[in-house]
Amino acid sequence: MIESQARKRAASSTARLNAVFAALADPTRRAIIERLSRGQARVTEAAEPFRMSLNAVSKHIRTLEASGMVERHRKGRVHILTVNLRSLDEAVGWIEQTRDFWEGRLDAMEGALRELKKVGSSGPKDRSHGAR
Amino acid sequence: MIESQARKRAASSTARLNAVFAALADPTRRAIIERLSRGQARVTEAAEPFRMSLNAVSKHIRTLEASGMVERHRKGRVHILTVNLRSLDEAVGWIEQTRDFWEGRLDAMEGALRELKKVGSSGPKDRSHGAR
DNA sequence: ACGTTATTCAACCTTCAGGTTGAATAACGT
DNA sequence: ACGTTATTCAACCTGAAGGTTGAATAACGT
Repeated sequence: MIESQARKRAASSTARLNAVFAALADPTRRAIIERLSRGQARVTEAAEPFRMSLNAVSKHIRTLEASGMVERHRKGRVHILTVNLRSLDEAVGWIEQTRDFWEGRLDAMEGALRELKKVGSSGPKDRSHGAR
Repeated sequence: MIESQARKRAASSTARLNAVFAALADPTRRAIIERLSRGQARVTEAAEPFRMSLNAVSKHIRTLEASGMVERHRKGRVHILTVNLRSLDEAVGWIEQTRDFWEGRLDAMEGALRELKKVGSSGPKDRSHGAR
């Protein structure tokens, strides 16, 4: 193997964005992220909602792990999964950067944020956020 | 067979998210979006920065169009492309929804937004936005 | 009318993503 | 020591993604 050749699969910003967005493009993986964002789980638990095989979910988790969005801690034979939502910053950053951020939408967002803060952590899941 | 399975290819929220995130997962397509976010362009112009064939770019544009992020207006033989950044709302919405949105980051974001508003449309392109 | 320009269509190739099944590994409870 | 549980590894299949080339379509300038 060519040793110095920077073939490192390591994280150029581009590669990270590719991985994060690709990971998010699959609904199963998004569901896993949602699940984990409500609290850690082990592989079997994360797989439970789905009709597909455990193996398939295991692969999805691997993908998520590679993207940096999910972290794994072995505890005996059990693998504990946690979500690293910080890894989404870069993705959101890219979007915001290319957005029409300079066309009066700042006010709208700020308003929305203030609303959200009032609601607090009660039952957000439902707000429409301006989608469509 | 479960008939109510809503096989319509039409825009369920899930399908739209799939399409948008998948579209963003490709660096060429992101570059096209960046380009268009700075102003409309026609296909040839959008393709110009890349080493790949025009056909390949044409396909990418089709993908972006299918995701709703790019719109096309024929003007004679020229196709004018514009970006619809509004279509990103849903994607950002999903991310924010699953994020550690309830862990004190609202204040940070709100603060950042206020900063950005002060700067206005002067020379943004460079801000770091918290990515990494 | 003609050649040129802008763009897509069509066929094809190769690589990768997502799924399956079956076996392997490794830690657990008893 | 044993069978059970948690998870991955390996091989395989299918289809789609991303690229190519070559031809088709359609509007343009002259």
